[in-house]
Amino acid sequence: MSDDFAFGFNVTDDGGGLLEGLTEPQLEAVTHTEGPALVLAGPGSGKTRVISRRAAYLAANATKPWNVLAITFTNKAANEMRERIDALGDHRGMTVCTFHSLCVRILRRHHAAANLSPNFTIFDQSDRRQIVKQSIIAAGLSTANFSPGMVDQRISRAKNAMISPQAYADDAEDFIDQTVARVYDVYEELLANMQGVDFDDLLFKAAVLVGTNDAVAADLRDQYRYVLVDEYQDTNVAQYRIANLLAKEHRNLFVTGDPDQSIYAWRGADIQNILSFEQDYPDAQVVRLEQNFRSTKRILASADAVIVGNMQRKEKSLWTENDDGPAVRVIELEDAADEARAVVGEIASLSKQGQSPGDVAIFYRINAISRTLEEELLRAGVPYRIARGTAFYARKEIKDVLAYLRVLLNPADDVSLERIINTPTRGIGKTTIDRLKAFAQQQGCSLLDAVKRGSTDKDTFKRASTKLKVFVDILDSMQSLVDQPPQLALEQTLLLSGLMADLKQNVDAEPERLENVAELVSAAAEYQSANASATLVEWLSYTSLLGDVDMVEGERAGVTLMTLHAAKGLEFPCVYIVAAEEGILPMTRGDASDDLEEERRLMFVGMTRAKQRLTISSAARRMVRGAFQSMRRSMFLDVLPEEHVEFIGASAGVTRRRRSTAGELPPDIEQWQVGTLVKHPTHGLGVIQEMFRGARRTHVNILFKSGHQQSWVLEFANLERVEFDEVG
DNA sequence: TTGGGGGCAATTTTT
DNA sequence: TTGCCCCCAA
Repeated sequence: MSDDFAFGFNVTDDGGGLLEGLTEPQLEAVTHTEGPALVLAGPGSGKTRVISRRAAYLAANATKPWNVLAITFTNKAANEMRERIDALGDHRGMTVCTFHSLCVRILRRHHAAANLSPNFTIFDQSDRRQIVKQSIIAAGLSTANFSPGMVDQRISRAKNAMISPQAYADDAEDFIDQTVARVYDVYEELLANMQGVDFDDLLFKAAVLVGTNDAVAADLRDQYRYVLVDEYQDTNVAQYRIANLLAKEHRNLFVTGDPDQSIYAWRGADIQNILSFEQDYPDAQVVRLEQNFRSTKRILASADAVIVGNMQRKEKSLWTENDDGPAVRVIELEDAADEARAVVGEIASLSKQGQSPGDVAIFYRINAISRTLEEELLRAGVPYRIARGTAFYARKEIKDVLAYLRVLLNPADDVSLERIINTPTRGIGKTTIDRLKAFAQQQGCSLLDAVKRGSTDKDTFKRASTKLKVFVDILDSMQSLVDQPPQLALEQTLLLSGLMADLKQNVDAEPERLENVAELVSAAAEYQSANASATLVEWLSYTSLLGDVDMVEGERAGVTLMTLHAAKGLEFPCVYIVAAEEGILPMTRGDASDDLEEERRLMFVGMTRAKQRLTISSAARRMVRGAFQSMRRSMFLDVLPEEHVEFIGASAGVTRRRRSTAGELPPDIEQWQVGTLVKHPTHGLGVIQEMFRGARRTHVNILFKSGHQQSWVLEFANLERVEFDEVG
């Protein structure tokens, strides 16, 4: 394709095939060059294609590749985008990366300005949890009263929102938040002492740096003249800040996303970022990609019927030229075991008829649901795989070797040191470590310094000091590795640390550990061959930001089981969504964390993964936390369009009756307004708080007498108007 | 120091 | 019901 350039055509007209086969709106997006743009891309609307072609188009017609920055959320998305862009021509120098890796680059390049050492450590989730735990204890609290998980989550949320410990303390209203503020403060101090950052810090610190340091900002703006952000609906405060700061001078901010697929609010993503893009940039070009190339008409209509129930959205009219396809099916079963039998039985019989299990996916809201399904799949002999990240880089044997390298590069990294000090076992026990820690704390030095001191202090440490000496000698012997290329450094570390010997000794019991380590070595080799001048620090950063081993693409051997969250971005010919029950999907806990609109989006994401066949199931009884509980089918099932859906099982008749009146405006629509009293069959009396008449739907937000508040589409809400005097 | 057992909590998890 | 964490015993 890139050969076309050689003919000397006016590239704007031809673009080397860049503009071929695009629909009108796609073309509009691809050829956008200067100024802000918002691409609202419905599911299956060819977004990735648009983004990669637009990046290539930019490089060909507006600027140089190295002035283009494309930011994604996942490594997978970044890799995919890079591949697609590379397929469109030579675009060396273009930056295609995740938010986090962008921030690592920024922070390493400007480490002094960011007040970080050049070899700062990036702590992962589990390191971080350890440090939070330490912080709780250091703040004089008990981890029994303040669970590391809860505290961790709050600190993470604060960082995502760019709230400093000081600001957190100032805003803390209740006792819990005041306490979390103290821990947060200690936690930050620990990180700083260790020259470490967590994932959230990468974003937070980079955002602060670019926002406050004009020289750094100028440098970055000069390089990244065109900024593209994918999945903009998932940006949190820090990411939003970074994207907008980078684009501040040239204003070439091109964002793509879909508010209806925003499912990470609980991680700090703010759907308002995309909803208010046009307020941020009144001159923004807005393109809607509404044609779906993935699903059947009936699947699309069903998914649309669910999502129109939301108020927080940009209205889109999804359409497709695809066939009607078979009816979407809703199956109601007695219990979870029945559900598993029904779903798996069907998959088994379909696979006898030639349907490949690899074409089938089962989605659920929570991982716990997968167990029953797995058992049944096993029993039926249907091959399957669970897409749950037992992250490669989170494995013990992997973390162990990497921890050695981290300590070599950053001697202040106490967390990694503690991990390796007795790995493999060399007789340094908890007592000794505790003493070392106390000593370090008292002296205000690093743990490694304490270890070094201890190794020469026979009086205080007695026998332990000999063992510490052995460990210190090992580290010393490894010191020169920091300047070696990653693969060599890694191999030497495995040998010198004794890890290799240890793994080999246990090879019979745990052969996969050795294999994993071997895989790590080849990963390092691969990295090296792709980046000739790669340093150890760079490789370590890179590995820190990798989650799961990227799933091997291509042939899907068996049925895929995954959560609805994990399903985003994927597609399957045949999709089952199970456990569509109130409390599970939508997930409710009855507290402030409940977010019905997000649950609805999650359902929407799940449904729109299906290309041909979509089946949704619910059970009347389900074992929840060891006890049977009776379940009510999901409210999302009640709004599905009858003409496209086949209801199978218990309440099929009920559904039909209910549905017959829904979907139409109440005849006295003029009488409905803010303040109108209403009655709902399950929630009882309420009053309309907000009302919004859209082009096709009327949205209302209702506060019920019970205190429950919820948004509905009036046409589907099954609400009744109540006269004031009837209430009495 | 390592392990086993009791106690307790229990969504989703791009990096 | 399961799985993780912590404490205690050998």
